[in-house]
Formats: sequence, structure tokens, C-alpha cells
Amino acid sequence: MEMKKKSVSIKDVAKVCNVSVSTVSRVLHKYPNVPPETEKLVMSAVKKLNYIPNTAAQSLIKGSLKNIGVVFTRSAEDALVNPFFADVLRGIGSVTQNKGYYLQLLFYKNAKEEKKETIRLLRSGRLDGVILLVSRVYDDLIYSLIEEHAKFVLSGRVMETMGYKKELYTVNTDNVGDSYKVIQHLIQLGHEKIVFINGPREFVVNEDRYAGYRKAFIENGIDYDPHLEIQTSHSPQSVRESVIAMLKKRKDVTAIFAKDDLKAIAAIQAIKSMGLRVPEDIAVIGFNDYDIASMVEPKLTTVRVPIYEMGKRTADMLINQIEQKESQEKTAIFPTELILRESCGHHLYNRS
Amino acid sequence: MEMKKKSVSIKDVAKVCNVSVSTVSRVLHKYPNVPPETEKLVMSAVKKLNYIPNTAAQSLIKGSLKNIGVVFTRSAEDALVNPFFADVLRGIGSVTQNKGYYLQLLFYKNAKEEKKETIRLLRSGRLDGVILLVSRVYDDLIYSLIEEHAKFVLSGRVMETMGYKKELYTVNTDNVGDSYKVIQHLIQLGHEKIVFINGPREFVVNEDRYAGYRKAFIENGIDYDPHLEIQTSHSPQSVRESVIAMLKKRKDVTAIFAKDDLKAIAAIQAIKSMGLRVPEDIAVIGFNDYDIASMVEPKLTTVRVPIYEMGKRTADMLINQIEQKESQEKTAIFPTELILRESCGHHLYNRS
DNA sequence: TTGTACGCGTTATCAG
DNA sequence: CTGATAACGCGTACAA
Repeated sequence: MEMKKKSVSIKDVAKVCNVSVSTVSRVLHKYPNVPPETEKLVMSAVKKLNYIPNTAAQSLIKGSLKNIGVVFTRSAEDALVNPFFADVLRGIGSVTQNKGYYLQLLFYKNAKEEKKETIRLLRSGRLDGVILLVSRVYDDLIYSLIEEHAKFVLSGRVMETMGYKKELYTVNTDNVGDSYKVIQHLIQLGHEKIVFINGPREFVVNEDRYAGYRKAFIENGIDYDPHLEIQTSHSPQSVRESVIAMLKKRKDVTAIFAKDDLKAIAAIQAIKSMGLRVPEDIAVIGFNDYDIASMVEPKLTTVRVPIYEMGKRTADMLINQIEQKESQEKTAIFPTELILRESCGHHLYNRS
Repeated sequence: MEMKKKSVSIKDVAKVCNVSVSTVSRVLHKYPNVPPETEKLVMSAVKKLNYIPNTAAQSLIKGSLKNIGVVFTRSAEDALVNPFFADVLRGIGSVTQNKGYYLQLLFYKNAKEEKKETIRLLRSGRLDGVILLVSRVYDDLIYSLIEEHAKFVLSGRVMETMGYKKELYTVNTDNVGDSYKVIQHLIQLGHEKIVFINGPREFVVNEDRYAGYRKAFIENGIDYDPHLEIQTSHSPQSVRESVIAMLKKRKDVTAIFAKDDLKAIAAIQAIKSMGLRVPEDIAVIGFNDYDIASMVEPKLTTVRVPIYEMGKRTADMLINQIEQKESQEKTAIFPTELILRESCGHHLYNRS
């Protein structure tokens, strides 16, 4: 009863037209010396049979599946809760689609699996190249990628200490400088005891934002207090708890700088829950300027990062690289902007 | 100078081992009758050469690329701004990955291109099956998919008026009923003039939520006012403008129900900008319970939809279907829950 | 202008 | 236990 669903192949088309497969192929690829009549004949058969070339067979010859992988450096569950990823993906997706590439999402639980699998997919030819959304301070994957001569672009940057000889394709912002400017701004407002809510320092972006924070204290001749850094997971709950613990212990804190709007928002909730006001009692500044930043109350002062545009650029770079257009520059640093909204007042209130 | 990067094939392994390719293949696939020594020999060569089977070649034989497509029914730019998509994707991604499938994101600008391309990808064998994230009231794509005997699962439902004979695989919530309950709740609180902020009625989900809204008025014997429905795009700006216009014209409105938290939040902003209070002057209820719902102020009362779990179920269904495990039921309706927070008070205040 | 035949990298079916 | 060899669907050099 059940018919084997055999899809129509180029042979079927050839058979119907009483021509050889090569003729069909030539028509499909618009070769010169093919008379209009045969073309018509073949094309009508193609239409009628609804023939579509087989991807696997074509790719076997071309040596490319036209797939681009996006490595999330965390599980699917954890990755997409953060608007950052959705937003880069928007940018990436808009250009891959226009250039005829397909987007493949890669989620891995740990660095080891991530490295092994990514390399495997590249070697197997399933992927033409990959985009790395996050880089680690000690990044095995990047090391392997270079070794493999794989095509890839890094959204972020690599630590100098890794000492790669080859210049990598990267798209980034000046995290150190931007973070520095935020603290500078707070210091000018009169703040000195500024808590920094960070993510795991294993990631370069967190390390960089922390570096800018520290640098600002040094250059302003203010003693740095090492107990003012909070490192948490992305769980808002754990951020809230850490903030509450910190504020209870340190009554001298007047400002909080979070490496990410999500953490800043969690901080605001924590502050409010203690009966304190933002920014009157504690000023808060975030990072990235997600859409939510202007939806919460008070509206979040934050650093605008052009995530979407960066995603586009990342994909552009990768595709150019894949297609051997090596003319482009390898590093793109995007400018950011401190967006002054409401969560950080214009002067230091006295916390009584 | 430039070496042609030829990847290592099964032949290379065979050559190194002085065996035939079939022997290598047998070892790799753990065939029985292969002596331990040859196995060792081959495996060590595989390791040394770092041999990985070519995806295209394997797929050509297997007839499957193990790719699952996710159709967004809108451009990449528009799709991922909405937390709904990120969240289903989380669910989908977590199961596809575990079951050895790869996730391919499909963004199309319009329905026509979407249909043509999706069908093409399916026929070409690039995709084993697709997940539809949104269904239209008149959905050409679904029609074609059925005609093609394609494997697919719909996140949502199909209109009865389409009269498909075959039962489709769908994952959904009871949008009509849930919407009904929201209005019922508002009516019990004393509200009668309730604005409904809807998205384009071309999508089934919007049509359904609207239907529940209307039904509640009918069953409560309250006159329905057709001027109380607002239809807007997903732009928060346009939502705000429509809400302001509506509230200026209709001073009798006491509540707003939005088909989506994002719209509800935009509504709250609009209300506040007019100097009115939520919920004292206008009560607001949203839909979906995105993470932001509990971050805004006042915290949003909304309908909790288990988007992530639904994503998992959707992917499960599709993979089972692809792998011919037809034993499962075809329709999954997930329960929801009205989450009472702050944006809708417990009784009707008097709007003076 | 067209057809034949080979190759892409694998897997599977045969003999041996 | 192992090695030819055909087949998967397509592109293309070569011959006709």
C-alpha cells in the first residue's frame, strides 16, 4: 500500500524529455550552446515533475553545503534567554539569507564538547565556517580552529596572552574603554564606592569590562576595593541575592555598574526590595541597551551596543572569507554610546 | 604556494592501512566480523589522519541531512525581537541537539517566498522536516506541505474553515479559552469598556485571542463595542500612539488587554505618559508571561504560556514523525495560567 | 548541439 | 574475514 516516496531526480527529467542528463543539467545551469526548443522542453518537464536538484549530491561535488554555524558557548536553554544572542542572530540571519547561506545553530553544554563537535562539523563539510559568539580567556576552540585553517569570525576578541601569530577576524566593541567611561561618569558624579556586577571571568568580555572598571579607579587615584566585585551566573535570582547581601554589608556603596542590562535590572529589583530608591539611594548603570532597558522603571542608564549591526558585520566577514574575498580588514571595532536615562542621577545624592 | 586543502577521505585511511575502503567502513560502523587487530589498525589511522566522514556523501546515501528547519514567518530582523521566538527556539534546540538533528533557521520576508523556499528546501533534501512557528488564517504553506506529504509540526493551529482532511501535528494553547478567561476576570472586577490590543488578524493566534475576547462579552450579556479593538504592528511606538489616541477619544475605558506582553508594556508606557496610573486608572493585562513581565513596573498581570516546554514538544513530535514513530498523539494543547501581579488591581477603581 | 563516462565520498551487496 | 563493485544524484570533460 505504502508507496516508497522516491523524489524525482535529474534522470526522470531526462527520460521524460528523451534527452541525456547532461542536457538537462546544461539547461539548468544556463549553458550557452543550448537551443531554445530543448530549453523549453526541459524546463517544462522540470516544472511538471517539480524537479529540484538534490542538495547532498550537489554539495558532494561542490564541496560545500553552504551552511554557517553559530556557536553559542552554552546550552540552548541558557543562550537564548539573553537578548544579546537574539539580537546578533537577527543581524547574522539577515545577511546569510541574502547571500544564500543557511544558518545552523550550535549549542553545547561544555567547552570540551563544543570544541570537539565544532571541529567535527567543519571537517565533515557540514559547515563552511562558524561564528563564535563568545570567546574565553583560554580558548581551546579558537586554537583548534586556527590549526584547522577553518573559516571563522569571532564576535569578541582574543587575549593577547594567547599570542596567536595570525590575525583573526573579529568584531567587537572597546569593552575596556567603554567600561572605563562608565566609571569615569560615575566618579564625576561623585561616586566612589561602586559595585561591579560581573559574569564569569572565564569570558574575555567580562574580563575586559572588569579591566576598564579597575583602570578608572587607578587613573583617578581612587583606592580600589576588591570586595566590590560581584560575580554571578545569569540567573536574576542569584544576582538579586548577591546585591542584597552586598548592600547589607556595605552601607557605603552608592552606585552599581552591571556588565549587562539584565543584571542591572535584577539589581534594581533587589535595591527596591530593600526599600531603597534608584537613583536617589543607589545609582545603577547597565550595559548593552537591550530593548527592556527603556521599559523598566526607572529607565535604565546604559551603554548602547549596536548588537544587530555587529551581527551583520560578523556574517559579512565570514562569507567574504569563505568566498575568498580577502580584501577586507580583519578587525571591526564598533563605537558605543552612554545612554543617560533615569537609573543614574545627575549628581550624588546623600545616602542617609 | 597555496596548497589545495583536500580533506582526508576514507580512501586515505584505507591506503595507510593497506586495506580496502570497505574494511574501513566496516570498522567505523562496528560491523561484527572484524578482527580486533584490523580494528586497532584502522582506528589508529583514523585518529592519526583525523578522518571524519563527509556529510554530503553520507547524506547522499542515507537520503537525509538530519536538518530541521524552523520557519519564522517574518524576516530575521522582525522575528527575534520577540521573546516568544527566542523561547520556543530554546525548547526546540534542546531536543534537536540531543537527538542528533541540526537546527536551521528560515527567515522570509513574505508568504510567497516563504512557501516557495520552504518547499524547495524540503524537496532538495536539505531539510528532513520543518517547524512552523506561526499559522495564517489562510495558509498556503500548510496547504503545500500537506500536498507534498512533508513532515512538519505546527506551533499553533489551523482554521477549521480550511477543511483539511488529514489531522495535522500541532502544539498549541487554548487561545480562545484563555483570552475568554482574561476578559471574564476583568468583567468580574467590574470592567466593561475593555480595549483589546491585537496584532494582524491574518494570523490564527490573533484571531483566536480576539474570538475569546468577543465571546466573553456575549456570554456576559454585555454589549460589545467594535471600536475597542486596536490592531497594530509589533512596533512599540505604534502601540503607544494607538493607545494614546484611543484613551483620548474614549474616556470610558477602564482596562486594556493586550495579546502580547510587549504590547501590554507599551500600553503601560503610553498610559503613564498621559499622567494616568496603572492599575488605578487603567488596568492592564498581557499575554505570554515573558521574562520582562515581572521586571516592569507595575509588574504585569498576564497569562503564563509554557513556551519553552511547547518548543520541546514541537521538536519531539517532528522527530518522531521523521523517524516514523507514528504512535504519538497528534495534538498537544498546553494549559496556561493567569498570573496576577500588579498591573490589574483586584477591583475597579473609579476613573475620575 | 548532444551524449557518454567518470568522479565526488560513502555505504551496501556481493563474491571469494 | 575481506575486497571489488555498484549505487546514491549530480556536474562536466571529452568525444561525437
